[in-house]
Amino acid sequence: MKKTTAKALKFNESELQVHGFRQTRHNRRLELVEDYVELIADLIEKYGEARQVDIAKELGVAQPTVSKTLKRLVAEKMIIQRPYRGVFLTDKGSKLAKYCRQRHALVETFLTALGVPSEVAKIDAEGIEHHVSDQTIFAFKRFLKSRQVTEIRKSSV
Amino acid sequence: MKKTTAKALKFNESELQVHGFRQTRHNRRLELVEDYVELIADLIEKYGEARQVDIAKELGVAQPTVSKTLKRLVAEKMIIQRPYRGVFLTDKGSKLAKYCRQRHALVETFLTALGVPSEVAKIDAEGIEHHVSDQTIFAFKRFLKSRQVTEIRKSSV
DNA sequence: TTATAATTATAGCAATGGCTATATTATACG
DNA sequence: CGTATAATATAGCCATTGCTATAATTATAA
Repeated sequence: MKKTTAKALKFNESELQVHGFRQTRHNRRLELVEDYVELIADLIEKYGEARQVDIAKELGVAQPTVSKTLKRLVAEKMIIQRPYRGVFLTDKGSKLAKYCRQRHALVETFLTALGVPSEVAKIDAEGIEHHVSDQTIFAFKRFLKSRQVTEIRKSSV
Repeated sequence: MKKTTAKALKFNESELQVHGFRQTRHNRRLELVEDYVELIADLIEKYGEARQVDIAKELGVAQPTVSKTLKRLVAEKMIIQRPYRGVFLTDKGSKLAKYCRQRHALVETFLTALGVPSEVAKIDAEGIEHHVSDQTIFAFKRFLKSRQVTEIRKSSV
């Protein structure tokens, strides 16, 4: 590459790419928060509360790691900690959890419908969910709907 | 949750979940390496070489950040640095890049075929690509193939 | 050939997300 | 009503991925 190469890069073209990487980095920073609120919602639903030890076990990390991350979630007003009574979601946290769980379920359902074995779909959905835009979600839903129609047609023949 | 709750958690059920989170954390650690080798391959293809400044511009990060990451890639034997001449992929790096680019392209193609607007598909694919297993890739391919058949049938009517 | 410009490296800072080991505190049970 | 146990917090470590500012080195062009 000659001296002029840096300037020669067509930024009209590559700006989208930069944007893609930035968006992805941004998503990556949200992943952990999303995983936590989602899991906390699950635990509260199942057991009535979410304790650090259980969060740690589910995530496969050590309890002090959870302790530290929960502080961040408190700072971000996602949760409230009641000493020795577990953590609870704020309105903000609840909303995020609801959104994440729906999106997660949809991605998993979509992958399964596409023929991915359910256990693999579970794992992949865990990673993918944080990176699908609303528009992709919309496309997934449309696909599922069209499949449903196909299924109905088939069964009514 | 009562005293016994931690033990009450059914580990047969949650082990899969733990595995999912672990797998995802593992994937997250590979993301950066994959992004780099993929981008380096692209730059070499386009310009004959990949320099730090260009990598930095494309990724939207500062050059010292790239400098530091490249050291890691050298340690992992993914690239070779030729002083003031840019970086080049080793065999290992080339293989990874090839795999990533194929997977990336497939994800993007898949999303587009599903009706996701191309610019959104580009961005989403950037995030999703690192989290799709071979089995999901396989399902994506199958979908594309079936669509092709449909297209052909339609056009031949 | 030497000065300038481009390229890369380094220093030093901050935030994040892990870990182990070890306090501390609340709850529950005897 | 104390005390053992469970739950949480803290201390202190490390690696990673960012950043800015600045130094050092190489290439290129005058």
